[in-house]
Amino acid sequence: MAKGKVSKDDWTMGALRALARGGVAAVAVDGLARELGVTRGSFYWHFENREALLVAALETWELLATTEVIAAVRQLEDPMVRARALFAEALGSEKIAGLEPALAAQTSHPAVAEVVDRVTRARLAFLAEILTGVGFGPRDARRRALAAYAAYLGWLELRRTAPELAPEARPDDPQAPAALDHLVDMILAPALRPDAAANPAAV
Amino acid sequence: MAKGKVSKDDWTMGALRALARGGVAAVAVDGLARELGVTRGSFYWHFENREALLVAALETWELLATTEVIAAVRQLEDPMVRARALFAEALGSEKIAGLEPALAAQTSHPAVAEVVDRVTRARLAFLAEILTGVGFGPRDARRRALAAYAAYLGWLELRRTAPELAPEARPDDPQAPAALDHLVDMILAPALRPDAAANPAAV
DNA sequence: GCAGATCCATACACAACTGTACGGATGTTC
DNA sequence: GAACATCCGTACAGTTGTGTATGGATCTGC
Repeated sequence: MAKGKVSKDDWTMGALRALARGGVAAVAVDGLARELGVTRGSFYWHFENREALLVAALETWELLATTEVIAAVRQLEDPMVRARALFAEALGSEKIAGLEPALAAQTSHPAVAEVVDRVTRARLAFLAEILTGVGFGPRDARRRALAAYAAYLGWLELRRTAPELAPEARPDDPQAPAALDHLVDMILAPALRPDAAANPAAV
Repeated sequence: MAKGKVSKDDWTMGALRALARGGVAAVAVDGLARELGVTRGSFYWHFENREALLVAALETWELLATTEVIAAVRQLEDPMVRARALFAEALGSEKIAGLEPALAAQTSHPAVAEVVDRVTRARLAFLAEILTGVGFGPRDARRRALAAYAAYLGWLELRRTAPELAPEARPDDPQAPAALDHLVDMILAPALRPDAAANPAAV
């Protein structure tokens, strides 16, 4: 904004911030232009229309928050190291606060619904893959992946709506690392104690 | 809509449906009027303005989804019966699908933020109260209440965005009652096995 | 069968946003 | 330094939504 041009990425990042703040309706060309210090002339040079900006923003989110994370974790060898790395990354600081809950709540828009569905499937499949690697059977891995992902989603929501009520959920809290270890231990419990693996808890 | 008048409640219920669909921005007088088969003349007789409708809808939600539920469960005697009744009610069929995630994602609006904060506090306090009644110490009760509530929020979100991926989460699924029992057992585990209560799992 | 209350339609002013057309400014290349 | 590409401002038309003013329709009590 200082030394000159406004790039296409500036617009998509602004769109993601707007999405987090007020959903699809908040992705307004006028508002973003004011925020970026330019007029709509800039926007219509970079994008076809408002819908194109929304799609570009969703693609960026899918790439940064899912595709690249999975690719990075997949490079690790040990399944247990993978699990801890994934949870640490997922529960780390959000680049844009509140974006995930906002997108999940906007699935009445077809483009959002499509991307959210893809992301959900990819994450659940990868989680189940990790749990399988740790030693769970396919059905248990799937069930635990579901439970863990639901807990993750609720955790994100809770630390946004009531951060002072859930201090352990904040990545800057001194108890955060211990809480993370504890969480991983809970999810992987039967795998850590092979004697109990015969009767892993469902749901 | 058939035999005559459109009541004030019709407007607030329409507002809640709109909130679930598209957030605060979707609470539009024009759109709701079309949906109800009247013109805006009806609206401005019942309400001062758009903001008043939003506030009324939020109050209705707080009452139906939190205040009355807590009051009903509080009338039960046995703490364990209370716990199961609360979870059954919370995970039962939603009156308006997707309303909770939508409101949680719209806390950039002051009125929404205030109500969501009140509801979150009330629910967590009541959950901790129940867990205390079951036998947990204050700190453990609070931690478990947080974890259980986070799981609940994520569960709601997941069954909205990907219902076919989480069949057990749907109240009409044949596995639902068993899954509910299993969930309650997990949350109350140390209370059900007093020998393990000395070292309850945190987070 | 009239008076008042209740409920809603119509019409208007105003604001915000989208999309298009076009022109100006700044840099780049040969 | 001329031609060209890049990037953005300005002006205009069209749409959608809010809020207000006002009158009409229907019911209710007496």
